[in-house]
Formats: sequence, structure tokens, C-alpha cells
Amino acid sequence: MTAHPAVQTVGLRDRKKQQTRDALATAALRLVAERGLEQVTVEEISAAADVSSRTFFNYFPCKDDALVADHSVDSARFLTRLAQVPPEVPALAAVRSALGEMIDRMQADRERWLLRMVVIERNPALLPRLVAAGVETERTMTELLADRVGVPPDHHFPALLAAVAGAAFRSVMLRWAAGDGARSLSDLVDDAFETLAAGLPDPHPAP
Amino acid sequence: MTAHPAVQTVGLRDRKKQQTRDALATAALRLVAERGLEQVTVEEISAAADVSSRTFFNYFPCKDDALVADHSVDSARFLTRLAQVPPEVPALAAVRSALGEMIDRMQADRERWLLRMVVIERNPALLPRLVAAGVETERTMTELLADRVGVPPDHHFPALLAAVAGAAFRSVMLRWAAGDGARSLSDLVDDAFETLAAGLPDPHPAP
DNA sequence: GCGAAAGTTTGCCGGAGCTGAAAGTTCTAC
DNA sequence: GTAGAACTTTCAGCTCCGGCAAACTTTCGC
Repeated sequence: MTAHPAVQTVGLRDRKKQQTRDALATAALRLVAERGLEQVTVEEISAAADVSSRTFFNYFPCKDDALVADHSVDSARFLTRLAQVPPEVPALAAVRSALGEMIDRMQADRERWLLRMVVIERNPALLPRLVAAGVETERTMTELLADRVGVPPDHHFPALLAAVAGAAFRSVMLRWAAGDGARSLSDLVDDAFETLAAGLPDPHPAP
Repeated sequence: MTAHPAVQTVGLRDRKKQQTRDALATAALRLVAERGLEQVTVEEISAAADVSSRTFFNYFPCKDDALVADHSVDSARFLTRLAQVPPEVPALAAVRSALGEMIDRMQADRERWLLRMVVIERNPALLPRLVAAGVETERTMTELLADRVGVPPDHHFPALLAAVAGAAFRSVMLRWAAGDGARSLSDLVDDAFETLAAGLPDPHPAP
């Protein structure tokens, strides 16, 4: 069903690895959603995924990462995209544009991402982990942005924009999950980036 | 020298507690600055502060928090200030203004804060901790801001502004430490908030 | 002052997270 | 089909961290 005959370069070994990784992440997410972060041990997660707990640590450096840092591929693609946006596009808009593909993938994997965000919301200890997952990305993004706008790498603008964009995106993801995915992630991101571009003016209260 | 005769309601017991807390935080900071986060155990920190390691955990829930989350008082004051800013001031400016007092206290405790930020920069695992320390503050800030601009608490604006302001402030603190405190924290914060208010436009590259 | 009450420190102990080494198993490449 | 690479498991061990109850210190009421 999910077999793509065109993509055969991926051997059995790699497929198994992906399966194990997936099984671990899924089990972790399910168990923590049911019982809460503290009530679930690595041992239980590993048992649910049918591997030893040592194997768990071969895939994830810590329990939390199985819940939030299961998507390192995405950030690499995001950075590639960002580098590809034509240089005349202003930096903020370029970031928004580069996020597009990541957003599409997230919406394709909708259920898992919604569950992930709900789990994070209910276990606030995980929120910093979400930041940790993005830290490396933000560092690289800072360099790319410095290059793009033609300022030295220690200028304040690139670091600020990277940090702010990251924060905005996290805020949007939480909002998306809070609304149970009713509005599309893409729309919500547009709202947020428009607000940023407008300089964060006070919204008009409902009349 | 630092004795304020007017403030005598603080008993011996509380002063001792504060001293212990301080000794632990200082020892942690010094040791980690010397050797790096991984090369320092709670046992060593406690020994340096002349208490048992069990006592350490009476003060801080984990090792990292002794390094970054040693200033919960400040955020409470910040929130009080924010609530006091006249309602006609736009939200972004109100946040900047409320930060003023916290910034002053940080500059008064300059050496410690610079060391703290340097330690964080050199041990990136701590960066998420810095976020964790602000998480509760941001949540309350979100509520205050919703109230201030007169929108329902689930509107996207307050959460976005709180997250963005937090990210901007963290970015500035790191920049401040990177420049070894050469420019005043207050100036750097002004730069960042002006850039935010302007909608994060690309800076002019040096001609 | 003095004794009871309240709060703090401590040692002891155990569970959980995480790592290294060595041995065993499964896949790949020739 | 077999040698070797890659992955998993077992095991031993360290640090982190919290519960408990005993000892100690400060505070409070008299």
C-alpha cells in the first residue's frame, strides 16, 4: 500500500530502522497522551515498541525527544528552501515562504502533529524541548539571514528575526492544536506573519 | 553596606535561606563556568556551598535551575509593572516599558548576569531552560495582554506578542553577553523593540 | 528566659534516566 | 554463501532526583 517501487534504493535495514523509530515515537506519544509524562517510563515505551530500553536510547537521547524531536529532516529542508528564496524577497517574507513546505508536510501528518501539540500543551515541561529541537535550526537560520540581508553575522537583526520567527511559529502550532486543527495551519501562520510585518499593532477589539 | 534598617521584618531564618540559595547558585555558576556543565555534579556544587546534596534539591528541582531559574522574583515584578502601565499605551510599548525595572536590576547585578549568559551560551543545553524559566511568565503575560487590548483570551494576538517579546528579550540578553556588556542592556532592548514595532524590515547593509 | 511549634537540614534509600563495553543477531555486499 | 558491517541486547554502573523520618535550628507564646 505504501510501497513505492520507484524508491528501491532504501534497503530493508533502513526501512526497519524507520519502523522502529516510528514505533517508538508513536508508542511514546500514545502512552503519554493517556497517562501523562511522569507516569510513563522509557521501559514501558520500549516494551510497547517491542525493543529493549537500550535500543530506545540508540534512537533518542532522552525520553522527551521521542515526543518532540522526531522530525529533524524537516528543519534541514526548511533551511534549504530558505536559501533558495530569491534574494530580493525581504527576509521576513522569505522565512514565511520557506515554511510553506514544512507546513504542508505537517498537515499531511496531521493527526500525529495535533496529538504531539496536545501532549506538549498538557505537559508544559515539554515546551522547552520544542525550543531545544529548534535551537540548531535557528542558529543556522541566523547565518543564512545575515547573508541574505548583507550584514555581518553578529548584527542584531538576523538573530532577532530567527528567534522571533521561531517563537511565532511555536505559538501558531499551539494555537492550531488548541483549535483542534479547525483552521488550516497555513492560514494561522499567515495571520501571525502579517501581524509581525505590521509591527504587532494592537488588534481592534470586537465592537 | 547593603543593610536597609527599614527592612527588618525579614527574620534570621529567611536571610539564611536566601544565603544558602545564593551560595548554591553562585557555586553552580562558578564551577560550570570553569569546567562545563557535564563536568560538574550536584554533589560538587553542594560541597562548594557547604550543604548536603539533599539540601540542594530542597532549593532547586534540578541542576540546571540553579544556573538559570534563580530569579523568580523578577518576573513577578515585571508582571505587576505591566499591569500598571496606563491602558492607552499600545501593548508592545507597554511590554517594553514594564521591562525597564527588570533591566535595571539586571544591570545592578551585572557581573552575575553576564556570567550566567556566558555559561548558557557555552552550554546550549541550558538555552531551553531559559525558556522554561519564562514559560509561566509568558502565560500570565498573555492573560494580561488579552485584558489590556480587550480581546478574548484565546485570540492569537496576546499569545503571539508574549512569545515574541520573550524571544526578543532572550536574543538581546545573549547579544548583551556576547559583547561583554559593552552596550547597555537597555539600549539593546530599545533597538530590538524598535525593530519589532517597525515590522522587522530588512536593515540597510553597510554601504 | 523557656518550652513548644514550626521550619530546615540531613542521611538513607530506591526508582528512573542515560552511557559504555562486549556479546549476539540480522542484513548487505562481494 | 560467506565475511564483515550494522544493529540490538544484556549487563554493569553512574548521576539525578524525590520520599521519608530523625536531628537540629529558629521563632513564638507565655
